[in-house]
Amino acid sequence: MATFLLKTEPDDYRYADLQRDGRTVWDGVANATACLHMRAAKAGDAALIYETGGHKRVTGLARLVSEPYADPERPDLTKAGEIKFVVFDLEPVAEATKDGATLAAIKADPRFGGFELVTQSRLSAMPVPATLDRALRAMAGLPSR
DNA sequence: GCCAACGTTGGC
DNA sequence: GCCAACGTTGGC
Repeated sequence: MATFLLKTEPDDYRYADLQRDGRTVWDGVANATACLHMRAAKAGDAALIYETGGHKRVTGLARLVSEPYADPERPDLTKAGEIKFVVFDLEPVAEATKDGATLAAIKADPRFGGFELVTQSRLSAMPVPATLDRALRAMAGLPSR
């Protein structure tokens, strides 16, 4: 069971919106590397929701309730004929009970030195190694599973 | 295939 | 609001 970190702009869609909706299609990711990461996800995987802008922290935990699939709104193919834009469906699991998983705290913690959130600017979807997953959940006050 | 120009993201 | 970091586009 893998965990991914998904960025969202709070003006666009927040964890609170996911709680309100109960389920959503996680779309809008256009970056090739981010889409590649998303394609590696599987139904049942966990997703840490990270809000950019004025928040810059993990605000909640969600779960994939579908496999990745082609975005019906953007049925583009790559030159190799593969699906270019991938989406999946999410359901909320738990809201963060602590605001400790901030970007500042992540940057200050040497355990996250190689984490793509820090090393790869603008990447909006990335896998979270198990050790970092545990650390982030502890910092955000999220259930460990 | 190279690379300059341009657009976007997202922290500050 | 600024701009660094990056991806994409298009002329050649």
